[in-house]
Amino acid sequence: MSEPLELPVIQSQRAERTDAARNRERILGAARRLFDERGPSCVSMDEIADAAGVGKGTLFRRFGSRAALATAVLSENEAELQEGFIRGEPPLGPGAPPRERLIAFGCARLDLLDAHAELIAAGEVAGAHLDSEPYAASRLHVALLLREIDPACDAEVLADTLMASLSAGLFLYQRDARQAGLERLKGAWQVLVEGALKAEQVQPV
Amino acid sequence: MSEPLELPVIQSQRAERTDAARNRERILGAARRLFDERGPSCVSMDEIADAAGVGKGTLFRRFGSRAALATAVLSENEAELQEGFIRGEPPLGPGAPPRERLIAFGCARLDLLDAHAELIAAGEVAGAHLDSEPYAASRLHVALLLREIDPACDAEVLADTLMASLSAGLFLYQRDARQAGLERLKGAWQVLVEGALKAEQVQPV
DNA sequence: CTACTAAACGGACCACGGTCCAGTTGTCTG
DNA sequence: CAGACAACTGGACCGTGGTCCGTTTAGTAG
Repeated sequence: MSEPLELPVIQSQRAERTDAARNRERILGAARRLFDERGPSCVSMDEIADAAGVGKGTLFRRFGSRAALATAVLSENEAELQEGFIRGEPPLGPGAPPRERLIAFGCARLDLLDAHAELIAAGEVAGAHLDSEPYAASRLHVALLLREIDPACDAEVLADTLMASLSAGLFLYQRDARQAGLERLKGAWQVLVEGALKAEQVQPV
Repeated sequence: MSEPLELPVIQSQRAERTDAARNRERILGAARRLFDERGPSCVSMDEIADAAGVGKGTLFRRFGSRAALATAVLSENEAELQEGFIRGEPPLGPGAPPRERLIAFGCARLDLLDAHAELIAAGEVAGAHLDSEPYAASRLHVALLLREIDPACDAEVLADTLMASLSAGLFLYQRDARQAGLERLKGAWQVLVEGALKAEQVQPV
């Protein structure tokens, strides 16, 4: 029974060691720079580890997977969007009618995709992003707005369903293979949201 | 049972060599069996090649990628769905109003996902499915129905956008992580389609 | 300062998807 | 039947994402 009786309940985790923190910053910096210079699909994890002056094991210990690293690199931009719909000006932020806020949310997300689609797509491998913190925040926001529009609707499922049309994989395809510009995509989102929950329900099939 | 096509279009390519045809069948058979026995994510391409009694090079020469092989294994089921909405009974087939056909299409697709989600997901890696023949057929079908509902709408983009909510990755997540049953998903699809193009348009933002 | 321990480290290692190419084989032509 | 050639073949090979584990080090207690 060499167990110390500290009961460190409050301090859930021990603080990050200083060398660990330093390496985390190095990795994020190197990844951001390389992704930006050559595009995410042309940078391997080995290269990032080398550029950061860190072993591969360290890289994966910190971030777990390539997709998670991409998400972490993007977290700054995601946080900005999040800030916008939580505390920003209407119509994105509080104050506007929920339907307008929902449209504004989609447009903001599409702007983010327009700027960082490849990187966001790198985080969408095998549905990994669906478990990420930024996705959860967006989904919650969308679900709350939907519930505000119609308290009786299945907001949870509808939120995921709507968010699927804002995925980076789809965006890249529509932009590159189908030559659809940002404005058309925003238009489609608007049509979708304008209609959702507006029609009288029919019997389930 | 892929019966020989009666009209060999223009015979643009030399006919498939008999040994090549035999190997193709062997590969498809082995892949179908292994995927079915252990789940697609637990079967490597090496194993499929071995089980088919074929070299790895042959496997990739035939099918190009793991995603394409998964799609090929599914082609029979996809063709069935396709047959259903082209020549089947209403409301899926011709005869019903376009909106009802669209709802029926989504439900049929969700039934297909319910039966083969893992396999379909294996074909959705890196947006590969968006270039596949079955996807193109479905997208065309959806776009035609949308145009029928509203000739002025942006049917192309809306079709891709709507189809995104029927992706296998999303289905698996909603089913496994969110515990959403088939009926709820069908309900969300219905809400989406009921509303689309019904609301009066507002000014683009 | 020394002793101790949990955490962090890094690079060898692994399995996988995918490529390459030298050799083989089916098919067509004369 | 022989000769020629395109198509097919298989397995060695490669780079990648991800894991493992023996070693090092930051932080702490005495």
